[in-house]
Amino acid sequence: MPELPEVEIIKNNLSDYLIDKTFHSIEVFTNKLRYKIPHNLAESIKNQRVTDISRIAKYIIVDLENKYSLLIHLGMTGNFLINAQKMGHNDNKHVRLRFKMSDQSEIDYIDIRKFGFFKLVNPQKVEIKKLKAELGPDALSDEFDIKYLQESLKNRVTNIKSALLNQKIVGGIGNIYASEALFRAKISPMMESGKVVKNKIKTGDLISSIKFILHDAIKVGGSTIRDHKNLKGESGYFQYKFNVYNRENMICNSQNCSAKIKKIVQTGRSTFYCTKCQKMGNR
DNA sequence: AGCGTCTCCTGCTTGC
DNA sequence: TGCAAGCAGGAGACGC
Repeated sequence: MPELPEVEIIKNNLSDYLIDKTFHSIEVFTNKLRYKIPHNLAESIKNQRVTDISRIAKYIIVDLENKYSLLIHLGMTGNFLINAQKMGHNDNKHVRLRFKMSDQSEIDYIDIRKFGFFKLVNPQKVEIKKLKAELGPDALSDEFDIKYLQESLKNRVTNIKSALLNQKIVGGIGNIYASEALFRAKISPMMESGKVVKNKIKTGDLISSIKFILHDAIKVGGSTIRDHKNLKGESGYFQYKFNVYNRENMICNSQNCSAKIKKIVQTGRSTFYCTKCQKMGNR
């Protein structure tokens, strides 16, 4: 589910809903997600007001008045739902955590595959500093520009699609938007990263395509493949705008192109592209 | 250091 | 219809 656009939407929803509210208690239905739920999670957030919520790549950070923070990653299927029970969503099977606020409202953390995680970050913010140091610049930040990408990819031999998924190179891009951005930039996913960035125009096209696709997806509420919903349980619409993702053997959407979209596997992940529009060579 | 493979977990889809 | 295999939006550990 969640790549940068979906995480951004969830972060914005959480901000609207949670900032200035106060945690009361937590119900833990699963003691282990990707990592064990911190044993002191409940006591650390109890009676704490939420002061800010932010996003780094695909991570969400909830800041508390006592200067502790929650570092949240949604994995593949993580999501939040506000007042699910009151709204009549009675499918409790995949609710892993339930946060109860002092105003009686509730936020459920739902995660079918349990790949998401919650970490408690102390006031020194060690984990967050470490994360920032390890991750590449956010795909939507100004720091992610031609100069940066040329420098970070110039000696890379791995294919450009896999490089875009590497969060140390650029933060926030996942499997869907990597394929979609490469289609928009008319770059073959199989092209060697170093060769792509030799060409400044191509590098610029790639960066602007990534930013365009991500902004466009945020605008329409993200992609709903299986279960991405916003906090009110509403679906996104970007899946209807896919040009290549999940379109194997369908005709390319480009004007004057009648080629079929092809699916291949790169470093264990599926990649979709148009064999005619996305070329290996220089343009 | 960089790269590819495997793994965590559960559910849905596909093919026999 | 039943069942097993294959696949899924992420990232980290491991081996080379």
